[in-house]
Amino acid sequence: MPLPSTYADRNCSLARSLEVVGERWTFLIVRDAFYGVRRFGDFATQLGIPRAVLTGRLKSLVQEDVLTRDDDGAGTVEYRLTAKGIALWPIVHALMNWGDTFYSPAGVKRTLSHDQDGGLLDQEGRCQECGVVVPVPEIRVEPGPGFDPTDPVHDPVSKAINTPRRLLEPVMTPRIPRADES
Amino acid sequence: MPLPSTYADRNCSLARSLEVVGERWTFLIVRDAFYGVRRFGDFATQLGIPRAVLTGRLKSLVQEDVLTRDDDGAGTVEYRLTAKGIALWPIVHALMNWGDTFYSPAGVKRTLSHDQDGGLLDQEGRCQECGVVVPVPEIRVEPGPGFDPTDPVHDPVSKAINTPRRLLEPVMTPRIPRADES
DNA sequence: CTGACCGGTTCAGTCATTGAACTCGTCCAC
DNA sequence: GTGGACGAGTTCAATGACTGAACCGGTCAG
Repeated sequence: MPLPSTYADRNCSLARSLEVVGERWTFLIVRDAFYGVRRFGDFATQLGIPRAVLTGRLKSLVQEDVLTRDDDGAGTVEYRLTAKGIALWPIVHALMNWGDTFYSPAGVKRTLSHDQDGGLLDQEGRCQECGVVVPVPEIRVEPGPGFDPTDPVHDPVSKAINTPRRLLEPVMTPRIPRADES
Repeated sequence: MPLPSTYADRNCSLARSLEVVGERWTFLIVRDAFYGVRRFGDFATQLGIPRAVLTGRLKSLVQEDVLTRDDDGAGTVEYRLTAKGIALWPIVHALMNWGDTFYSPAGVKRTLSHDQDGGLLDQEGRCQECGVVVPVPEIRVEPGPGFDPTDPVHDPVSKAINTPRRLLEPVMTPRIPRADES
């Protein structure tokens, strides 16, 4: 139940990966985490995912050490990516590329660039200015030419993640200021 | 029904990709296609997927132009990757890398190399000998140090794809020789 | 004390998945 | 041309997962 019933393919790393992140919704949760979403309610409203399902997914992601769960004891909880979770970035990036290539005639929906020098990222995640594989916290996201602004976006969380920002930077949270942010 | 109920996220290429390839089993089917599996029965036995589900998945993959369906009129059918399907390779590669990194203490389960010069592929799919991003048909797969040979593999299809080979090379098929193979 | 906010649970209805058995057409050997 | 083997699906009952909406309990500000 925590993981999907096994794919029974001991010798395939792909199957092993899918057991952890291959369920419906899971990748969307991880994507939101890259975009700086950290709170239960923010995931729920931004994704429109049933809360019961979200509970289950977050639980198994924490159990698999993809996310950590910080409970401040005052009723607020923060989920954030671990190193293992951040290592999922190439997969997320590749999925976004494929979607942009084949389903975004008007151009990419979000551009990724190197925050340090503004260079655009190529398909392999390399900065076209300085040639480096850009570390996740240095990646800047902003709406690209294929972005559809007529999309009726009501919730403040969606607004926040559609604003130019660096990955992993937390979306503004009314409460819980926390000192340990970069 | 053909696609999973929409993620209702018009502005995310990742969501769009997942609507096509994000369902349970779909990535495993695509992986097998890269390994040269082409026939309905071979997918079914190799993956242990219920045949009814396989039917549905193949149908939507064909509909989305990820696979083509060749019916020779003599009762044999071949599914094979289109260019759009082959473009999924970076995703498949990234998923395998992540699985190998975090769930394969004994080493990678399958090594990927450049068939031309034997150079190993790095995380970005580049040949470490000649520095080129290796095109899919030139990629050679073979069991790596993390491969578990004690795995009871009975069916000939699994045996075939665990033998050193190039991607997309069809697994031996008793019938349907076809002339247009490389 | 009260009302707003937050994380999370409960529950009935619906939908997808499973696994096993079955259909139907082609081919091959006799 | 008939029987058997094979291949690609279909059918169906049982089970499991997902959905959506309502609900619960704790914390905090006024």
